[in-house]
Amino acid sequence: MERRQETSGNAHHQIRGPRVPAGGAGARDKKRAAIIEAAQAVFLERGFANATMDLIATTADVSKATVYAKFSGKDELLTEIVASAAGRIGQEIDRHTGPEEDPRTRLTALACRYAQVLFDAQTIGLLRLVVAESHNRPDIGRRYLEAGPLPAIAHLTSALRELVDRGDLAIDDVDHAALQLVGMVQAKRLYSLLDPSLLPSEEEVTATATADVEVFLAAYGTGDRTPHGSRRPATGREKRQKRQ
Amino acid sequence: MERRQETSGNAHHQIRGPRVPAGGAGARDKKRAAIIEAAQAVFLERGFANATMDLIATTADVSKATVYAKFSGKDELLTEIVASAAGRIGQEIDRHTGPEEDPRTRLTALACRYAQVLFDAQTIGLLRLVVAESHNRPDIGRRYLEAGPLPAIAHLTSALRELVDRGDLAIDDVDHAALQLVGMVQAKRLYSLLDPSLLPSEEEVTATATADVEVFLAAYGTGDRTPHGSRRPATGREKRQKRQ
DNA sequence: GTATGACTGAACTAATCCGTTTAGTTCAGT
DNA sequence: ACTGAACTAAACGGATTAGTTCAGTCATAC
Repeated sequence: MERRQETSGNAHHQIRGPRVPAGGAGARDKKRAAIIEAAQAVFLERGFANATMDLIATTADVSKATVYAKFSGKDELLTEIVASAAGRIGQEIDRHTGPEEDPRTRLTALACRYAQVLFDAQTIGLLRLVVAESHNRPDIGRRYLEAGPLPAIAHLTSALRELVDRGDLAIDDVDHAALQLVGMVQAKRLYSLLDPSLLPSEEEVTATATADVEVFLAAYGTGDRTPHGSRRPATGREKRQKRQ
Repeated sequence: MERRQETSGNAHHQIRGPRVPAGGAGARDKKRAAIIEAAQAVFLERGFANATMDLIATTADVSKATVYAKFSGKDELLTEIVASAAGRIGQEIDRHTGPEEDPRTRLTALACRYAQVLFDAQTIGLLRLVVAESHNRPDIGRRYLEAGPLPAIAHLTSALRELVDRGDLAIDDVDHAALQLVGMVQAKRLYSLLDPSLLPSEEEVTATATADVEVFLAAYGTGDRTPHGSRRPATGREKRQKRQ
């Protein structure tokens, strides 16, 4: 895996054929990265079936022959993109959160991070792409799952287990609990998947995630931190957003 | 070029020209229905882009010309299917549950019904189809949303409100609470969407839904039914299934 | 100063597939 | 038996597109 990523000024559209390789050695990898980037953009914008190799080549500022020199075909391009993008998403989630001592703040931070990533427009777009193709190419769906969602949920599970061991949570089935939390956080993802214009705002996402953590804590929190009398922390802290 | 098959004696069924119409009047609608059914099967099996009109016609035991006599084209076929299938799913959920008095049993019944429908293989297949196309055809996604998920969640919301009015639940934002419950119930749907072989068993689905209701009740249930001392119902009632 | 090898651009092949058309067939009602 | 509407089978037009080929261009290595 020699991913190049290279987000900087990659000669977006140089008007006329100034072959800019210049780098000599790195030129090859640069073209390769440009092709991947272009393919991702085109796939995300038009879907796999409606994406043409000509457009990908044009977008990458590269001849079609070069595309086929570096990739065996459209399929390989797709798998390459799924692997790299899903991995990037997984990494984004995997970044360590500060070792908050308060379980509520820790969980809220975790949930908000998940929510932000899950509702990122690019994440949604990639997911749509993968879902669309996973029927005809089971390996694609599997690969995405194993590079993104599965590690992410595993990460959350281990975080929960840590809190359980510390006595901050009381959970029988940690795996399922993680799934429940993620389920709540991503409940509206289906909407965005079906109609991109319904993608919620950043504030809405974090507000929802925060409220979800409260439900989670009501079920699994040990009473240690919240006053004995009220079953829920009284929610005086914030208004728990009203409209959706 | 394609499909030479009809030369001599294959003729699936109907050995010799008994063009089934017979009914005269109803024949038209019958063919129409057959085409829709065939199109749904083909779309679900191969996806929209990979489905050919020839195959749909063949599957419906109808000539391609007839397909075009009844539908303007592939697109109309798709919208027709999405509308009818999504509506069918919505109805399935909308069926009244018995007026259970115990909120726990009522919620569990509701959640299980939702879970069963949401994890039905056909539901998942249709969803995948719609998600795949919703990018290029926003109307498709919107239409599906309005025929299926949105009414379903509205139904759940009103059920929750009923329980709130009765004093069985304490919920500030009923809309969001409904979303939370559904979110938990359908948490694993993403997996099935990405890899059909991961579709959970019926038992697993109901077990998960039941456990999810417990979390929901821990957060929103009024103490009326559960002892005051413990924040959670002590879980002695049932083992809260171990395996995922 | 030339050999090397990546890259280009453009034409080309071959296949697919939507939607149309045509020529002929079946069937209900009269 | 005749008519007209619906249907069928088959071929076709036209458009798109994946993937190939190749002569020529350029930068660098030697």
